[in-house]
Amino acid sequence: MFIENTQHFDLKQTFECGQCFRWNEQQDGEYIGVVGNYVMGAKNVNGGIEIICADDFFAAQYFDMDGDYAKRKNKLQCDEIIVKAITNGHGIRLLKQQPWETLVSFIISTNNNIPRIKKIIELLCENFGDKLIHSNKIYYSFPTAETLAELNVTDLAVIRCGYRDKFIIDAAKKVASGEINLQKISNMSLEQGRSELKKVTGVGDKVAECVLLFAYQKYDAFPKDVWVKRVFDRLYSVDEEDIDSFVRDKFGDLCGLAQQYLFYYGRQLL
DNA sequence: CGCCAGGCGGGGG
DNA sequence: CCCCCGCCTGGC
Repeated sequence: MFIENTQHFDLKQTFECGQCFRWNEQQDGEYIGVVGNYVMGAKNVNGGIEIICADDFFAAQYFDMDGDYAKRKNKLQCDEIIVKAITNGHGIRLLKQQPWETLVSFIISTNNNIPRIKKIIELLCENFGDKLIHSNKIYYSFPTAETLAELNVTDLAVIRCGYRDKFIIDAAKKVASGEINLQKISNMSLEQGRSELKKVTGVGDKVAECVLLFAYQKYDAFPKDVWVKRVFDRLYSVDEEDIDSFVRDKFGDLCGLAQQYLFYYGRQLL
């Protein structure tokens, strides 16, 4: 699949804006990632972007190629700060990620740093995922809830995730048993989805919002991590407890997308 | 060595 | 109800 217009698509910005953990830049500049049971490639060629995937329809969906970013950006341009943030991260696209993988990934992300988050997720996949072969190399899919539900915290010692091990097992058991139905969250309101996800021990507001935004395209979800809090403190002079109502008023039902531009901007600026 | 990193749960006030 | 503390681990 070839994307000619890169006005709203930049690989580095999309993969490194904090929403995903399994895309890695290779020596030659190509990004390789595992999505579902596909090993996908993405690279800049001839002024456009080439996506390599065995299923182009799947890839187009994952990258939200039908999403109208010109329109979305227009709706957000209401002050000079967000305008700068959008200019800075003009090529960010919110990926349509898989709920189970997103849930576990952001459980792992708590009180943790990005290199270590990525390392733990790869160990989880290598130890408990399925082998996938792609151009003579071995990759691993993200393990299913059913697979992880059979494990105990001792089995998870190999991934070195610290105290998060019990949270991962808890999530797996609740999803595999049907106590939590990830499918149903698609049709739930933001509030319902949030409380459903928070049934998992180790899932609080931050993790729940990330899953709702990155896996369910609920663009009114608004994760508040330390960088977002920093942006609202230093650039908007808004106190932490006032952020939710402030962004609701300002950015409406696209506040989650605004969050992504501001997060990426803040990480570089502050 | 101490501190922190894209939070969270539990306990005490 | 709110605040605050400890937490696995690895990197600096």
